[in-house]
Amino acid sequence: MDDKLKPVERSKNLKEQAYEKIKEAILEGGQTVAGRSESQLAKVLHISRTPVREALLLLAKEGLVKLLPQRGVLVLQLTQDGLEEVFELRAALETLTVEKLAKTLSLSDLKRLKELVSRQRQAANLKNRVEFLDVDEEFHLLIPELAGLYKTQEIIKNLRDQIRLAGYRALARPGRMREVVREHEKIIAALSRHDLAGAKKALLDHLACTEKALFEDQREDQRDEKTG
Amino acid sequence: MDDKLKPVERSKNLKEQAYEKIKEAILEGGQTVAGRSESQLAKVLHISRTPVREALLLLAKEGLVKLLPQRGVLVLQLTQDGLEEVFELRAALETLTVEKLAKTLSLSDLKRLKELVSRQRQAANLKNRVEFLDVDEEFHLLIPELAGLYKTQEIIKNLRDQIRLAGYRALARPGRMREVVREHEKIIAALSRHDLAGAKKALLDHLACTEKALFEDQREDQRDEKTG
DNA sequence: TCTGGATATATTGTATACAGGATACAAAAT
DNA sequence: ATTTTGTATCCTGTATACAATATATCCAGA
Repeated sequence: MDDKLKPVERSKNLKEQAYEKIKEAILEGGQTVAGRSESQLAKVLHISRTPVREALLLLAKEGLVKLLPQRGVLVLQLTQDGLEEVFELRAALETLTVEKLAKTLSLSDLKRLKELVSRQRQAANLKNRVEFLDVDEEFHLLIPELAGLYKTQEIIKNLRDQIRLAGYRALARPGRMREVVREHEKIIAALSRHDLAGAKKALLDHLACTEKALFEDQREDQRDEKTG
Repeated sequence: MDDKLKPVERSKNLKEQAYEKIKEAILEGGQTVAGRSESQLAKVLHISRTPVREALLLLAKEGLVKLLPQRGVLVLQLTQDGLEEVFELRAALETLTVEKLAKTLSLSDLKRLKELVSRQRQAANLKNRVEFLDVDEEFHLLIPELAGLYKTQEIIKNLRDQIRLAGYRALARPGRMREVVREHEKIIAALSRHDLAGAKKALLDHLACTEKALFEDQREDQRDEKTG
């Protein structure tokens, strides 16, 4: 058994807890934080303004919200241009990471990647979008990690946060989850062949499909609003 | 005459001022902030801890410092690996920006870029490293701006901050400033021809030279320390 | 001299206080 | 009815207070 003595669960400080709670709310659409003042958020969280303020400051730095004096928190939603830029950035950065990893991939690396895809396939079968997206995140962040590109990983994480909600919605499109699994498998196949060009192509295809799914989903949404 | 009533100068708040001052100090080596506590910094800046704390929080998020409880501010300096990753990232991101700009470059864009290079040549002639580096920053940030890639610009700015001091030192190498001017001219030439591949190549050459200059400078520095 | 522990000191995380300024709304004036 | 003014309220930026904890200091005893 695992009876190693672990450090006591040092409960995270209030600033970090506030950060996590608020971020969670934002990634789920942000209705609960939009327009709220610091004191209102503090009241809801049962803490003082100070840690709330610090959490908001970081979230603003990440580009998830804007703090409008006297007017509360503005939850940013990307414009069309912003969305496109995020995908261009992901393409540039994730290309970097798969190419680098393709050079050095070990068998244990491969195993970890395959394991994630397998978990993802299960989630797809169960139509469990939440689990699916979690594993998707793990997959896209494991690649830079295995490549030793930690700063890159941070940036990718932030970019994904900025499009997370839209991505989650797009996953509801019929067959999309299974498609993603297949696309990830192609990336892994190329990686395991140490095929730089193939890995790059598989990745770019995957991102292009993701972006397309996302845009089509949004178009349909807009039509629904008018029609409905 | 222009006697319209203009909005009053709304001076920046203390948090922003603290942020700028502390960042400045860090980019110049950080001796004055390293190991200081929040209250010490507050005392030096003649303000209270609160704005100092918030400034430090942002600087930590940018990766310029780490906040060690009870131990003060740790000014981060990049490891060899970190430096290499920054250059890989810059290569990936700045490639994105020059390629995009090469497609759309207007005459007025071109004029602005040329103007910067000309200012930079002057600074090189006067051996004014501070001015040179300022204009260099403007040049590398103008490209994403003209390309409409604002998020990318932010990231590039942050990456440059992380290597600013080393870059400044490397500029002292004989002939390096003139070299940079020539490299920038090549980028501009390719851009004005709408030559994507050429612009990419010129950029990557430039970054490779910059990285090399930086490494060689550091190596010499180490030797000097032993010898001296 | 070294060790352990008691006490003092400093630092951080968090709460609270407070002032200047912005917003909202109602009363007053046109 | 619309605009102006006055007032109450709220919000943010900043300072300060306070408790918990980590570090440093010092001293007694081996």
